[in-house]
Amino acid sequence: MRLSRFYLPTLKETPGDAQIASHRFMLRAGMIRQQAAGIYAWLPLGLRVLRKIEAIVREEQDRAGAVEMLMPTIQPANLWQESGRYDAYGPEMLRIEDRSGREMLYGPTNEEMITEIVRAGTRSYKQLPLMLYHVQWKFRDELRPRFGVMRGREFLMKDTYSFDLTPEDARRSYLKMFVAYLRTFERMGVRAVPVRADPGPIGGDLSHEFVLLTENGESEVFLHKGLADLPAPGVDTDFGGDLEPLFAERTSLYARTDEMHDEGLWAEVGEADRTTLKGIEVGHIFYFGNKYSEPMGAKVQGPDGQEHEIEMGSYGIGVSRLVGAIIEAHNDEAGPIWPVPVAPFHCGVVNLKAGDAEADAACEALVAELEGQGVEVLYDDTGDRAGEKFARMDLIGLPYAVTVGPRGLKEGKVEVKTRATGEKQEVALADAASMIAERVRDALAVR
RNA sequence: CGGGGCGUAGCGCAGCCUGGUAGCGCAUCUGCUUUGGGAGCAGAGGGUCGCAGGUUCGAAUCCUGCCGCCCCGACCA
Repeated sequence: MRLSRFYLPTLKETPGDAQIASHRFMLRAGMIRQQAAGIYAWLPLGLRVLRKIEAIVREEQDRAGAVEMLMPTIQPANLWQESGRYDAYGPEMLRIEDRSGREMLYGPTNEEMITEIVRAGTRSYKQLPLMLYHVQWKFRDELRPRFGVMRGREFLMKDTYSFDLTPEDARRSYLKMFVAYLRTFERMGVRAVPVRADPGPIGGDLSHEFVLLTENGESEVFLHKGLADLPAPGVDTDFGGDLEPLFAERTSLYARTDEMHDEGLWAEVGEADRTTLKGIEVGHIFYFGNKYSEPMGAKVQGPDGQEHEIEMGSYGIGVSRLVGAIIEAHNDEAGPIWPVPVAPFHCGVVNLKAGDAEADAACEALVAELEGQGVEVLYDDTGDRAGEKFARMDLIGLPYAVTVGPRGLKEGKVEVKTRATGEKQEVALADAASMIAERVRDALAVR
């Protein structure tokens, strides 16, 4: 992509509204533009990150056996009246009327609708287990939106719903999602630890929040140090096999947010193993049994010939929130530092003398070679000044940037900068593309 | 929803107290000079001063109402 044809309205100064790093950088780097409190337009650069995150989420959902579908943003109120939540849900739910006066709402979540859909198409236990998911925009009319996309009113969320015959089967579905979540966040270059969450009226141990540990998260996390260092389960994990040992390994050590914190249990953790950090919730999974299937009459016939209410669970990932959360985890004074798998482009190519025949030719050949090797390139072919180009590259945070200028070209060299470390190396023009392509491929490899 | 604050050019701000018809920096456009970390000089364009009433000869400025946005708290993917 040539920068001269892209739309990248960067800002030199920080808009007054933005307080935290991710919000500031997303506005300054031309990723988003606010349209109302907690409602943002996604500009081309921001959208590319959003799509990368979505893609990883989808791959890992599919790997775990979930099947993608898509439900609408607007829902009829009667579904919610069936479950009883139409009155229970407060003013956070955006209620609207269509032209004929029918009550509708902009969905804050989709349990009712998915229950209706599965109820309509499922008769036998032989159709279970079933996991369905979609990635869709939601709206919650928060009293106080803040932190940019991390707590918007409109947000993109992946939500999965599981359907099983028995609580035991539902637990297996839950564990699949648990493992899928560990892998999903790890692949984005961040580590989210599962912490015990309030299981609600069902009780038990089947409710976890996945918390991304950062310096200035929204909630406090009390954690056994061992948890933060555990790598995600590998790609060879058998989702059809026994996931209990894996689950036990991740949940036996103490991990709670402030609201679930238990001083007594915390005291039992060895002093040396305790750590308290800030975290951002990026995922939440829970099992809720027949909470919706019962009032909505979603049943299947079991092997015993009887009708059974379907056992359900739901599993969310805050996709748009993750864009901000990842920046919170990876940034410096100059801007975000994107992990390769979620970077809007893998590599920037900076032409220091756009319009010069030699520089243009060298850049174009380099870009073609990089793209030929699967590297996504943002080619800065503008006539802007060098300093501006460098600052902009740092601000948008691409993992690699190649600087091509007349000075280096005299010796057939270019400069490759690694954003994360700030390291700059002189490389032969002929070698640059394959060197970067190799690093990018390595970073994208699914393990 | 309690407490605080802010709406003036695309962005960051001054002007308001003490009314006299709008200004600075950045960005944008033109020209010249520059050119390896957000350049210099000269010139130019761009604003119903959030909206609506009111007071006044005259309102960005004073008064009233409304709207929007931000921060702290409570609440939440």
